[in-house]
Amino acid sequence: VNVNPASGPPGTSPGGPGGPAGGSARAGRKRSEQSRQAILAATIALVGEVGYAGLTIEGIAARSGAGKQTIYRWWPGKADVLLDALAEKADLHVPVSDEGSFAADLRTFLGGTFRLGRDPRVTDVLRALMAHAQLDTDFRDRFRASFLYRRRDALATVLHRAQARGELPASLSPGTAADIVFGVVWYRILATGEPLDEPLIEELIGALTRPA
Amino acid sequence: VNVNPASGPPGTSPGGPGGPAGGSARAGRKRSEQSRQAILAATIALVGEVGYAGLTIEGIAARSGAGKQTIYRWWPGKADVLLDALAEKADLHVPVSDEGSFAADLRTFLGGTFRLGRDPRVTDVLRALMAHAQLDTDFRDRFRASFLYRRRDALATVLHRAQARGELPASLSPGTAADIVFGVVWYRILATGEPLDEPLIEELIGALTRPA
Amino acid sequence: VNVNPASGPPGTSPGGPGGPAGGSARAGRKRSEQSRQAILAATIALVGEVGYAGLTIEGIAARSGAGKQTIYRWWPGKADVLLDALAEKADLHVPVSDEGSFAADLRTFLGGTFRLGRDPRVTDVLRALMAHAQLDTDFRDRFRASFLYRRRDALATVLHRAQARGELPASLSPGTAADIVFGVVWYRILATGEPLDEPLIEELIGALTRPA
Amino acid sequence: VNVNPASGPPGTSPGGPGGPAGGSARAGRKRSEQSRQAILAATIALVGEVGYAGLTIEGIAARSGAGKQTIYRWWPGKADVLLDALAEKADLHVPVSDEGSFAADLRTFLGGTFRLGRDPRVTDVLRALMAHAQLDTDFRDRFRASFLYRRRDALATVLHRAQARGELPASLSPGTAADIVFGVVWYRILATGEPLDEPLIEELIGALTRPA
DNA sequence: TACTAAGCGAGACGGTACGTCTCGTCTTCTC
DNA sequence: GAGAAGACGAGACGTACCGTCTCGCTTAGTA
Repeated sequence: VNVNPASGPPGTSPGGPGGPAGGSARAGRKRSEQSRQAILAATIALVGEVGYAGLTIEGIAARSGAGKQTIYRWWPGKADVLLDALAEKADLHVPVSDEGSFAADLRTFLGGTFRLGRDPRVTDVLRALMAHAQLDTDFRDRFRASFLYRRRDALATVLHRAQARGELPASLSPGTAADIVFGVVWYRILATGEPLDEPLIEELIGALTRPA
Repeated sequence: VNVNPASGPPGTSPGGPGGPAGGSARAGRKRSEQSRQAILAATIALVGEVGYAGLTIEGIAARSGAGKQTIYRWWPGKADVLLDALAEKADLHVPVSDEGSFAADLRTFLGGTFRLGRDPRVTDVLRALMAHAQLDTDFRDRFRASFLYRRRDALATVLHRAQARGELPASLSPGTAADIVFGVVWYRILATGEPLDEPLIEELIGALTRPA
Repeated sequence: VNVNPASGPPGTSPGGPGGPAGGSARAGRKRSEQSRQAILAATIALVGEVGYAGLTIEGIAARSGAGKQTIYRWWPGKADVLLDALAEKADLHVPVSDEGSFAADLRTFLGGTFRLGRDPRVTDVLRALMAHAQLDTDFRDRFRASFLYRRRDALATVLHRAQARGELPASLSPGTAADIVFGVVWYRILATGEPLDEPLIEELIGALTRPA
Repeated sequence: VNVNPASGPPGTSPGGPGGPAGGSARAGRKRSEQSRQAILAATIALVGEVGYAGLTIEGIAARSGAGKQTIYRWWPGKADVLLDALAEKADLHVPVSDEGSFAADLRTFLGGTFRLGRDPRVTDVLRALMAHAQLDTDFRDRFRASFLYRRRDALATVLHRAQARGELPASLSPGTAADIVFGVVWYRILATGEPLDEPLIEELIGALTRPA
């Protein structure tokens, strides 16, 4: 999401602590971390109150006490603000540990994933971001890179380990297995609204595991 | 989509051909089929030129030569116009025939589905409609009823037949099997942009069929 | 000021009551005279409260209950609204009657002119409009045509009559005489703020009249 | 214009060239004459390119290479910068010499005045400054003191000499005579755009001189 | 043959948010 | 401490659409 190199929290700025050495002198006032936090907090609060469709840059500016220009300076639009705000707030990281078997690994991964997927505050935002990604090509790439593919990479670790162990059905590539996992999750969130519950975990494990 | 009872083509209006008998006198000018066609055609043309995000009711009215009121009289918003236009133009029907085995039935179903899913003009519209369904609760219900569940019902026929024959893995319910099929399709369309190709068909058949 | 042909009050619309005969069909909702009046009234009220510099289209819209678009549809900017509002409110017409002698005619004309020029609500607006005319070439032409030259034409009647009677100094052309009259008036309004009082009238008459 | 005591060129700063001696310690970097010149030059250049309405402090800062703060530190607004820039560039001084008769004095004064008034680069700026003086009370006073009344004082010298010689019509006070002269000049510049030519000089002399 | 009730193209209306612009202030770092 | 750089809160700009509301007309029944 960090469209601008200085979008992240302090300490992540490029160039390192070596100072303003080099041709690109760094003059002028620094970005206000206080404003950034206020904007992200206001965004989370507002999206919970009025929903994504009712979320506006003007509203975020008013609520956060920031000027509109400050928002436009650092984010291209409300979807990017929301993506940053979501990353700031919810810990979207799902740790991948080696539990000894593919079934166990997958159960752990899906458990963590479903837990997030059951929180309406999270899924409401994710549905809105996925929707916006369909309407805005540029955002689509940012959303993929900063969220979709990050989750997919986590699962890929598990799947490749399973493949190495021979626990994946021979006819099933890791890529397609990932498509099935995320496909079902997103399809339930976006299309049917069916819950992400325990039985589904076992059904997915059954479908993706090589029969003994 | 036909929110308004008179939304369909002539001949589908309620009351039947028996005439205006009864208490509800039907006077006044009839709906212009010509306008309806012009609006749907303009919508298809415009969405191809400017995309869904750039599609506006004002633009449709201007292009079609209709008044804005005429559009608002028969559709709640641009998504519904587009849904009607898509149904009018593309034949979204995927026939379900009994090919003798689940694998063959599924292969046929997926073949028809993927064929549509490879047409960018169709998928662009579907992505937009799915996106809009995330932002508009009322439209979500209409989209489900008139498109999503209709396709799902078709697959359900195949799946229940497979279950009756014992061709579905014991641990896999027909509902979840449908989630996997549509999940993968929509996930590739919405999230990764990966193509819906022949290998995927075989992988899905492999994952959903009881091992011999 | 009436940039748009339909800008004036009802009854002045072109084409006459003969109906929509001819190529230029007049379809659509008619301009709301009520909105027009509300906008002009709000403009007068606001300019009295916050001054011309503080006058904004947004403020006029908010005060009048009109949409901004409605204002922009009929006027190019706040100066034109104000010019219309001034014409609507203050009777800027100075009648020119034949009093028998140039001195008497001029005394009457200046009496009427000075009376308006002593009203701060009028001069404040005129100063602002003259100022805006210096910054906006298009407005300058409209201001000249709808105000400056209209007043000048009135005085020209008096001056030409005087010239015909031989009451104007031989070396003084009517045009320059008008420049002197309006020049002094505007100079006092714009530059020095000196009052437009009775002694000035007599001094001007003395300077513009052929000595006996 | 020199609102700030240090606004003038070097050497005019208070405290004198004696240095920072005395109780009021004057520490720190001195004002950069280079910046001042760059700002005034950029202002003249910009106003010629984009006009006064398009002139902005930001634009001046960008063009001159100065920071915005530096401009705001020394001038209250763009009008004051422009007033300084005009004084720096154009020699606005009209010398007043005793030619022996009021007619000759006036002819000399008007000749010099009209010469400046025929230069569009000068009149464009003067029109803008006069316009701004109508919108900004504080600037109005500065404009009067540093330009309008300075020119008026010069003419007053001529007029009082004429009055002492008895060359002014008895009914005409020197003040009103000045109003007529400057009124016509400004009126032509601001309102009609008519040129300031030789015939006008003679007409004014005729109107302001006591008939023989 | 009227009368009456929609539907129609046109377009003005009150709203609202957009993204941009400039203001005048403030912080940061360099000279 | 002046100066260049540039982020900041503020708020108006003019535009784009929204969905609603007249308008004057056409088009069908109903009488």
